[in-house]
Amino acid sequence: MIEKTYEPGAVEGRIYQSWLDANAFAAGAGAKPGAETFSIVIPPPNVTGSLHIGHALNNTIQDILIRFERMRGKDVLWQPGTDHAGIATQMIVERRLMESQQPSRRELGREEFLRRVWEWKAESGGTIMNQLRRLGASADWSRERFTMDEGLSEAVRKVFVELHAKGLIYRAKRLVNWHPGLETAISDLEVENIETNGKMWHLKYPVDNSDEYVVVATTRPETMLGDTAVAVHPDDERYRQLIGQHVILPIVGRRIPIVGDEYADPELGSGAVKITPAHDFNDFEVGVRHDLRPINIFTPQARINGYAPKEYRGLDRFEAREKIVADLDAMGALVWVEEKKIMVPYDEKTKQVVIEPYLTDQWFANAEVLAQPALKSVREGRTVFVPKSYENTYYAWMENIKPWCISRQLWWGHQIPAWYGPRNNADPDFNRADAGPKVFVAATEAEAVKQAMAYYGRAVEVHTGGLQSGAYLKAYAAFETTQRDRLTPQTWAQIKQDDPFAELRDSKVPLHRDEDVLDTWFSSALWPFSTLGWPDDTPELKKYYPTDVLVTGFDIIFFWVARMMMMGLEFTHQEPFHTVYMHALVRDERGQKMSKTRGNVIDPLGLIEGYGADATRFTLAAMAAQGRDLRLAMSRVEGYRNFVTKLWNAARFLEMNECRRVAGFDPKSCRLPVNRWIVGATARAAAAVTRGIEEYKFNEAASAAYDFVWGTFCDWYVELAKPILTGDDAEARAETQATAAFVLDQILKLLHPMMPFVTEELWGETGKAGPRREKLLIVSEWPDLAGLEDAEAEAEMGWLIDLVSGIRSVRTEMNVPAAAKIPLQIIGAGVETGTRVESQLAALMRLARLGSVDYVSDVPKGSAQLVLGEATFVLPLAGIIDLGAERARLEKEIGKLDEDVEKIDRKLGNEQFVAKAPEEVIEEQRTRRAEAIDRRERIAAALARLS
RNA sequence: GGGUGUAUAGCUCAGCGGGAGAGCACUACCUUGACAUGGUAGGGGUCACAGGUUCAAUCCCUGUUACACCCA
Repeated sequence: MIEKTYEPGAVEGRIYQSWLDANAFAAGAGAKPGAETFSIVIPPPNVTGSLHIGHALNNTIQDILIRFERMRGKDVLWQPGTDHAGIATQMIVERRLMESQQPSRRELGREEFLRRVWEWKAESGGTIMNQLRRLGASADWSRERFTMDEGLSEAVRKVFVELHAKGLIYRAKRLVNWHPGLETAISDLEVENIETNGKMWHLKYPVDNSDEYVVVATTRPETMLGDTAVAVHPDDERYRQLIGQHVILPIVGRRIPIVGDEYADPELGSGAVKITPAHDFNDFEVGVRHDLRPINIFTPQARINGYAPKEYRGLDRFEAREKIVADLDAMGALVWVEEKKIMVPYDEKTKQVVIEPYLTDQWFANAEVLAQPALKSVREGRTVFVPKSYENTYYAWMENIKPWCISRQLWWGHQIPAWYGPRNNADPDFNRADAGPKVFVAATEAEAVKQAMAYYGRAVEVHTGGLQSGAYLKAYAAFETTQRDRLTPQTWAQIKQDDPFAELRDSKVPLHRDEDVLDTWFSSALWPFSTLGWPDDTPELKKYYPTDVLVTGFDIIFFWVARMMMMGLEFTHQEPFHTVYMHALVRDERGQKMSKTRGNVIDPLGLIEGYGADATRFTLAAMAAQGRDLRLAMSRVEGYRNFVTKLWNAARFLEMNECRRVAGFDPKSCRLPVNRWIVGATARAAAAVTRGIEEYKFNEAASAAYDFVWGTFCDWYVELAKPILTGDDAEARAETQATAAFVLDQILKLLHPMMPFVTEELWGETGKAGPRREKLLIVSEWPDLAGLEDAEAEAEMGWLIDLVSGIRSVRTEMNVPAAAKIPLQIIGAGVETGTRVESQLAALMRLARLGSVDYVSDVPKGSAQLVLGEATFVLPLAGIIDLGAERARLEKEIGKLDEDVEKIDRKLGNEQFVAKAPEEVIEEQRTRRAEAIDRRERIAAALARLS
């Protein structure tokens, strides 16, 4: 017995377990022998994250595709896993340490801190995967991967080493986006420029040996401590004669040149700009062009460092700004302050910390080279984006791609496989101050040691965890710090003079591993093949790579999609996927981005609890129209919850009426028009749902299923079947019972990808009667019903529906009580109408609530009349109906028909139209005109009969 | 500043070169043996604005306005 109400909370867990027990998610489950493969890799969520509505949408779509293809018999793999999410995870654990008043990260030290992170991962890393299970995700959990798994780490090291060997990864001292809170470099993409009310300070810089001064304008006066020049436009008449002269930097007293550079915009500010190469990206370029040495005035925490005058040292950059402005003002160097909207770079995550351009040694990937094949793939259509417009976004970014800073000054992540040692005296770069230490890049420490031994010609020793001990390390410590940019040319000169390595001759050469880790996206970029076992040539890799579709949000098109393309092509020479389906952002009802601070976050787990996973999934699918953000309205969720209920009750009705599946039932064998019709309609719905999913138009698939199930099956078929099911014709009843059961089976299949739980539950319930079910719904076959359409039955049922709707409409308009059974008289019926009335009599009487049906030749006065086909249907309601209202109703319809005819006549009267429009369009218009005129005549006749 | 997208019923959104659609909300009626999380009927729209292309434009093109997003 199907329970009276469907309770998702009670059913979902049990159904999910039954899938697990049946091993239905395993790669290849339910596949036909030799089947085509279909694989998707999950965009790995942050391991410590929890499910938000974006994940819910993303994974619902993937699960729909996976379940659909699995049912179509393909050999399916949905590869799940999580990402270690370097910065985010490290921050969470640090915050937890702080909140529980434990020692800080630095106090714990690297090893202990990492142990804590792994602990936290073990504790909470399963959360999001479990939440995906609640959603119904049918991923192959036995193959779950984590970006820091040993295998994936091996892939990362191999990629790093090989790209380094090819010169596509290199170390360089560059300005990077520096996060002073986290004390790490971050990528351009993690910076968000936010318009802020700022100020432009106009400062006077006195010209050396002159009474003149130059006014420079800056939004960041504190950086003047690091100024190394003033730039003016070479064509600017006001300043041209000053180029080559010097100014004396106020406060600092440094004598810096005035250079001519086109970067200075004569229109902007005073036309002269201060140049601070160490603290501004544009200034850095100017510095390169004019050979200006950058002067870094900040510590990694963005406090003023030792290169600035004493009284500023240790000040935070914003405190320093105030003090400098005040001091400049006091000495008369502040000309005026302008209020101005300025773009301030914030960290994209918290939008709290101002990002600092900062000069450091970092590892970079040559993205420009890697991007070329990735661009070509999309240009040549080997990978397509859906919607296609995202290809332009991809091109725009890839064509102007910048070097990718891949190192992060964090602890949680893939430690960079590079070992540093002192430069050998024989090294040609030994005397180059900017050469830095000798680097050995290798996949393993043993390999690095081997390389180092070959370089030094003697034994080496690897030191980890910093270099705090050992006498000989004193000297080496200087090298260690080079990667932190603490080494000044002066100290370097001193070190060389001291020849610290002299005392090391008889000892082992110390090697020290790079302390930094790789950008999280470096390992994510390998995800489609690293999860399948690469670099080993595993059977999974052979079988499931390249994957089919990548389902993701457009916000990570640069972070992730582009980089997977680059790495996939570089290392497997294949596109990692042939299609990239980009879904939109989920917003709230008012179109606002969901955010914790706005307090408008819709928790998908809350939706699942409140409405069930199926309603939640169906809502997301129904709203996932391509290329448009989706605003999640709760009323929609509620509506689809009702849809689940509707389906449930329809199944209950069938069960109560003993609509059992019949072994070997052939839908083609149906005799009754109503059954032939519903079978055909099912076939059309199946085709529409199939097409919708195939074309990634999930909203179309959802609405096709919804309309069919509710609008056709429940609203009409079930109602039409009622008189048959309770009637005396045993044969008709049996056929209808079997057909209804068959159609419900198809419905369950069609809805399954979108609503897996309730459909599987009903599949089980309906399996209790009739022939034994061989399989769970999840691995059953997708409907292929082509060829079941029946035009004749469709016409007949269409006619019946029109007639019933027409009568109901008249009843309501004439205020006939709903319970009243009224007589129907038919006038002018031909053979077709006669046959149809006979065939559909029971249904007609029941649905239109008729007491009798007769053929007549005269119409009683005061009747309501309805024109359908060649016949007119009369409701003799003299005394009940309002004649005036009925006249108005008929006149209104005539008016509308007249309008239509007039419109069509205008068209047909247009020579151009007749000459140029396609024949079928003209023919259609003619048919419509004839029909309208015919109908108008009958209604006019009815009107005449009225009184 | 450059780019992309969106403007259709009160709301949330489909759709589309040839007869304006759904859900919700609203109105009226209905506890009709699956379902009131329901049924029946109904009201409601110059398809943002201005041009253009076309026999024909809500749909294609151009511009304007508004909003959203991306990049600098």
